[in-house]
Amino acid sequence: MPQELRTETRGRDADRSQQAILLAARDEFAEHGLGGARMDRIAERAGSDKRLIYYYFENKDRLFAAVLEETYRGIREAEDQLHLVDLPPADAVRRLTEFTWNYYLEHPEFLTLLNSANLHRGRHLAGSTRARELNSPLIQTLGQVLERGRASGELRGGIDPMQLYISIAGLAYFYLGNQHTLSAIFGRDLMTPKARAERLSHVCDLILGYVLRS
Amino acid sequence: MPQELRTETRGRDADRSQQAILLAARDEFAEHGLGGARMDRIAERAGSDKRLIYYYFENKDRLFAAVLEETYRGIREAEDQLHLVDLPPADAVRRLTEFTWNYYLEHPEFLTLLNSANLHRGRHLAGSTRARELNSPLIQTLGQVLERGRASGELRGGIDPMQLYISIAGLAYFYLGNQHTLSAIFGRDLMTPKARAERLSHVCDLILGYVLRS
DNA sequence: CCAACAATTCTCCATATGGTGAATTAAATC
DNA sequence: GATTTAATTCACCATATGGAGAATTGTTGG
Repeated sequence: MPQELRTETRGRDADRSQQAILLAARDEFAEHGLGGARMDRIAERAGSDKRLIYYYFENKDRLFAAVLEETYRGIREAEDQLHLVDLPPADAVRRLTEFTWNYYLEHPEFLTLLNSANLHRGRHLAGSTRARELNSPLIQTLGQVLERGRASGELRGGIDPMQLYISIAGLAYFYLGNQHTLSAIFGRDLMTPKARAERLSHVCDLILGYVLRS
Repeated sequence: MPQELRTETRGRDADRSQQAILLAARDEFAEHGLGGARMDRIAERAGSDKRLIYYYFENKDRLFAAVLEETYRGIREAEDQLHLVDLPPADAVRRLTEFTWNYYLEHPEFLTLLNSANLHRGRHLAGSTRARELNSPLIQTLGQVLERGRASGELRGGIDPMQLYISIAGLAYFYLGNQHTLSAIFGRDLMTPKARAERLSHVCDLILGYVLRS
């Protein structure tokens, strides 16, 4: 059998096993948090033996770290597809805002994994991942966009790209990540299509109103 | 011994025991999440026997629900002290923003408990607490403030108080709750006094820029 | 075809975990 | 001072849990 088709083989495949474990672990950690996740359940979800997890990932904490790394890689990859530099400044900011909202919406596991990582004080980031490797080039790009907008007069000056990025993220994150609590507090479902559209609209108003020169 | 001084008694006191357990549980849940919290550790922290926890709170989930209730009560109480109606509309919005920031800063357990509550899909809110009891009167007040501002021309019209409230909360929450991850991503400590002041300043700019007529 | 090695499975374990029955002790009531 | 009741402690358990030793099986290079 040609090597190129080895992927189709249902036999032994270290990469495939690792990937299956990683995916299963991601779901389990996202659903129950680090403390609530069960190694047995991850093995079951991955359809592989529990011992294999320890063979490839050593222990629960390192597995969680690997999941985090993979998760960050995922959003970085998606961010790289944005091509903000090709857009007029205001459009770029709107695009980033809508992208962030939609990414969180489509990847709810991202939100809870981030929560878990922070509950444990970022302990799992230090070990496997070099700090700066996480540093997304998006901030650089956003900085260029803002500068270009300032120069052309389209955007106001003096905007810190990091603050703006955190704000865009936070406005989506809080609503989506705390939907259950917020729905209970406000006595209505905040995840209906209408409610979601209203929220995104509000966030865009807030952010674009801020960056646009007044 | 007069009844009024019974609080000083080091003997048996059901209320004091319950309170001690509740506080210990709050810290434990905030530190480790629901899944990572240990009943034995809560008992130890509370300085009481583990059996007493089950005597008063039945099981882990109900204890967590009780902690959540207490937590919400805490922030509601603080919000009630704001007296936003007594202030000029723009001042009221700024005050709410600064209050929210400072409350999260001084009550980091609030953030992680909220995370845990949502990780478990708000399951713990339904049981013990009537949904609407959580509904803070703050939204009503904020609505009045916004309407007053609109009428006087000081603020723009058409602002949804719920959206605004969620935005104010989210802008503080994301930064403070994800400080470890964010500090790692951006390669610098976001919790220095300077960094914190800059963030609060940015949040106020964003929010006040939005509500003020342009 | 075979040795060598990596991938996988099987079995097992020390300990931690949420939870409980029953005894005990301090207050309140009579 | 006896009795009752509520608060607290003690001893205990079935099971779940993260983890590891050792055997086994498939694959691959010689």
